[in-house]
Amino acid sequence: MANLQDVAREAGVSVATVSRVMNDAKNVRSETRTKVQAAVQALRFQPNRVARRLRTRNGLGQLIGLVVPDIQNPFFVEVIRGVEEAAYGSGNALILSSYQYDEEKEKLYLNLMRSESVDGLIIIPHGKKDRAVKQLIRSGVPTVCVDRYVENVDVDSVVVDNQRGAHEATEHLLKLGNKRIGYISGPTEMLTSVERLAGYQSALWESCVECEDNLIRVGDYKYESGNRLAGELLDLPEPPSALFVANSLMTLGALEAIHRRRLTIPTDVALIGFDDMAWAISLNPPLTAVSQPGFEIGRRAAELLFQRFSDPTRQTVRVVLETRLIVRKSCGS
Amino acid sequence: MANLQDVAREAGVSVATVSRVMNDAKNVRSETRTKVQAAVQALRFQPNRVARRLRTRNGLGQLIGLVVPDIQNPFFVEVIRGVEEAAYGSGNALILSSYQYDEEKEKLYLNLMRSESVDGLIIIPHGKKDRAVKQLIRSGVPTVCVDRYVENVDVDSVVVDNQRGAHEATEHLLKLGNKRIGYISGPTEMLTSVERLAGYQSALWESCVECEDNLIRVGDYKYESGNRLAGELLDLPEPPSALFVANSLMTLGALEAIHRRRLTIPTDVALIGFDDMAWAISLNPPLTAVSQPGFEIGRRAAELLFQRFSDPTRQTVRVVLETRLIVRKSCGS
DNA sequence: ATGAAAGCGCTAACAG
DNA sequence: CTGTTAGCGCTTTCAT
Repeated sequence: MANLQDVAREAGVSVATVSRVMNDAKNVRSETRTKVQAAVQALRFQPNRVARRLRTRNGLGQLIGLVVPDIQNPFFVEVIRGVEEAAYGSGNALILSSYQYDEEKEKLYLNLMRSESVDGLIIIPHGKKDRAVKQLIRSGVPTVCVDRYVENVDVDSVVVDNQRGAHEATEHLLKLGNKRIGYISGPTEMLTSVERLAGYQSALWESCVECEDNLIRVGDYKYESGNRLAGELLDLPEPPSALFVANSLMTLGALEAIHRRRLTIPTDVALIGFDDMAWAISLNPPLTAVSQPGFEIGRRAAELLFQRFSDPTRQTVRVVLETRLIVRKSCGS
Repeated sequence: MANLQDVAREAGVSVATVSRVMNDAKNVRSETRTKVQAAVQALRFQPNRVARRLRTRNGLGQLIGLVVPDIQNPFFVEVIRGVEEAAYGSGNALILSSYQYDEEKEKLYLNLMRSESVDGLIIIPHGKKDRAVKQLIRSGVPTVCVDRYVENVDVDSVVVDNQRGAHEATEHLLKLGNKRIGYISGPTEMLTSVERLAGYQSALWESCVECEDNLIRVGDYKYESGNRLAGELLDLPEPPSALFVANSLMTLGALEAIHRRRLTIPTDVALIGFDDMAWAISLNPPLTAVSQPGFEIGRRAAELLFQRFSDPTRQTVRVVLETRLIVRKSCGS
């Protein structure tokens, strides 16, 4: 592969000049520029990003890192796409790692990012007291947190109004005449879980409906727990008339539990899920769900990061996006 | 961030020595090694991967690139996970790009990979005559192609026996008494589509069932086409008793078309899909599907790449993995 | 077994 | 406007 020197020789100029046209600095005679561009074409020169990154301190338009908990979760995939599009659009390259909910792996990947000299980092942290993330942020790498906060750290973030989303969903169920609504929560150490649960409870309270502890089950955001806990709820002597499930994977589990019991949605049990997925519309009946703007979240996160590049001292901000209740047929009509 | 020099100073040795212990070369007195390790700990030194990559020619244990067409397709995500796990296990870092079926973007990302000096590349190419991929391979970067071939190029690849998978599925439908099976194919310029169609046809042929052209529709592997084409098939004066759909997204589309017409699966129409997805089991009834070993495909691809690192001259190989028919309830029993 | 020193390809002063 | 040159942090001969 050709390098700067080769191009310089070919064009009959110095490497500095070539570098200048590659980074389109203004102080180059247009004649020289043309000459250089020709040489670049001829040799199919492509600057070596590694060398460039090694040399430059805060080189713009380079590399950003994205670290997510789970690449199999379609919501995160939406976020990834949002970030990717923004990065692509601004000429940044993206390096992506998924730590599959493994904190050890998260730490490793965070270190990797640092040692790859990323200009900035977008992270969906594991927990709210994520040590590795905190340390990284404090070390000064421009960072934005997504979907979850990290406690006691001043950092840009973009999240969703989980409480309001859950509130709205619960309210919807209530309005349709459901008095006893089973809730399947995510793990309580995660902020999103807490917020969603709060939304569920506040909606009940607002409608003066008693919140039965027995109707709330705590899962781990994975399929199996959704399946098992929905089963428990459904097998109660006095089962709830509706189920609200706090994420898509657990909703899938709940669906299986419902079908296995030969229950009909929504007549036997209404169902509403947090996270709207591609398959929701193809279910029978189509699933009513709380949709999170994953793509937009990713886009905004990237934007925030770019802003910080250009103004490292600006106040950190927290962007809160709204969810949207997509009413389909799984709660009756 | 501390660098080699800092560590060297701290440990009272030269940078060369530090470098040696970091790459655990054998020719270091164990005493010196300990001293250095202590310094590394003390300064929390982490080698700068960028500098390392710039310096080393074919540095092992470094960076591999993965380029996929679509990060929203769960099958590709499985492949990604397979690659990731293998990379992680062998201490390689992974840089991932999805070109969203955009050839221009694919080219750009391929260039990016090269300019990041990846040691090797795993690619799910866009088309069988993918220029950019061919050029890259010819340029000598160790590469393995996944899921699809590229014509006229000698390259390691790992694929699936699409024809056999489709054959088996069709056969299953046939055995259950279906004589007229609608088939929704992917775009004919893609090899996987051609192979799957061939499997469908050979199964019919083997059972002496006439292959009606009218029962075969060509989609584009996306939701909308599955939806529309399933509709066309279902609305035929003499509709098929079963539908076989060539990928998961189109299956979702078909599902919606079936439900909208208030048809029951499998009594009114049996359904089988290529690609087994997380949601398949939660459908009502659970979906019978042809499962591709995505994770294994990714793992094998990575393995092939590592092999090539250690033996750049070995013959290229083509690994063909088998699909598995997962019989659930969507075809009757 | 260890150290000195020469780059990898690029950018960014600094000179001119 | 253009060229010269000194590194970025690391690996890797070549000496010792």
